[in-house]
Amino acid sequence: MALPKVGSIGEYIREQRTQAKISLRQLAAAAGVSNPYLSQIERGLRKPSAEILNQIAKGLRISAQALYVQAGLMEDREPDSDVLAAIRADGFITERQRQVLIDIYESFRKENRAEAPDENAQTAKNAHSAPEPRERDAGSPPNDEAPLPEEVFAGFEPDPASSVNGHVTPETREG
Amino acid sequence: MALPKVGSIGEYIREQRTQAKISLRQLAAAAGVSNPYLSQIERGLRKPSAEILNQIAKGLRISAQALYVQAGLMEDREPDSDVLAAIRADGFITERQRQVLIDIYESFRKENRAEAPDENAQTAKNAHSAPEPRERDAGSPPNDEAPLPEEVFAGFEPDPASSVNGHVTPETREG
DNA sequence: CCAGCGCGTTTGCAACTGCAAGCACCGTGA
DNA sequence: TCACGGTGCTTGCAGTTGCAAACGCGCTGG
Repeated sequence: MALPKVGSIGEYIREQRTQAKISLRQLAAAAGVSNPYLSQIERGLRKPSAEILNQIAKGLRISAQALYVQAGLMEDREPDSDVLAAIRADGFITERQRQVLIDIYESFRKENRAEAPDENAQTAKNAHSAPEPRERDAGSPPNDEAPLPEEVFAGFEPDPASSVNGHVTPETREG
Repeated sequence: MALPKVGSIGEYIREQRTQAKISLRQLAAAAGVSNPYLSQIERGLRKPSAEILNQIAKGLRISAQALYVQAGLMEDREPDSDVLAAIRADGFITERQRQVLIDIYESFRKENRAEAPDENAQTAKNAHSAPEPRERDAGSPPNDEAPLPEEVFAGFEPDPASSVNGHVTPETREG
């Protein structure tokens, strides 16, 4: 239980790297980490910190969120349907364009599956360790097993986007 | 400005905690970390790993993403089109495929704008970050069939660290 | 007065991250 | 043949995380 998903994240990184056709040293340089450390990360011998993960994500040109989810550091909705859902929900494109995008995306996915049949890392997203429904973002408090008093949530906005969005200094909140 | 974000994240956590009106020990217990460590984190003396951050986020009932962004471990989720965000965040496609999708999507958008420029002010979340005006033509999107414009692949080079985005770690380790 | 309980903080240490240096291997070319 | 550059991997070590134990402080109350 100490570090079971480490291998998963390592495989995932290696897979992304090989897909990008860059060497370990190249990615290490791009990410700003040392090559031996990246090697150890990819083989699951080390558990990279978030900072390193972030750098690797940058080096791989993928979102840090993807890596965090892979590393089990973030319970995110399925990144699979993310693109498809976004495409379907988009209101700026026509039906035909929508279908084209969906086709392209799915063919990309299929293509990758064909080239790298070791796509088990793809399903590693089911590594949810928390059985709770991820309905936390809704306005209503979860209230299921909260060790916090309910009145806590009275003036407590579970909407971090408002404060996070502009990199607001925490002190400015207290008028 | 070596590691000021640590203090920032600490203050942020403390603020969230005091707003929730829970004690340091309570949050520590809820988050599953030790109280002294949480104390040090809040005062900026320690830089918590992503795992700890995730735990703290759970204890605070805020999204881990908020903490990651605060900690500078994650670029703020771009509020531009959901489709672009989803494509950028997708970890199951290669960088080239990602660029292709983005190009196609943007060319669709451009195409639609040319035909119906009034559609611009339709939604609130418009693309705020278009750092690179994708001048590459790609104007002929894949029509009805065979939606895989391979000519789009031609000019793409997996060149990491060329123009990822600003906001990299301030410290350069080329000592 | 001291006992007990809560708060946040300090201290010392095991365990770990992350790196510099170096290793073993493979392909190229003089 | 050896030198050169490329790949990834192994090895010590400094610096750090994260925790258990203990501390100082304020409060309640016998």
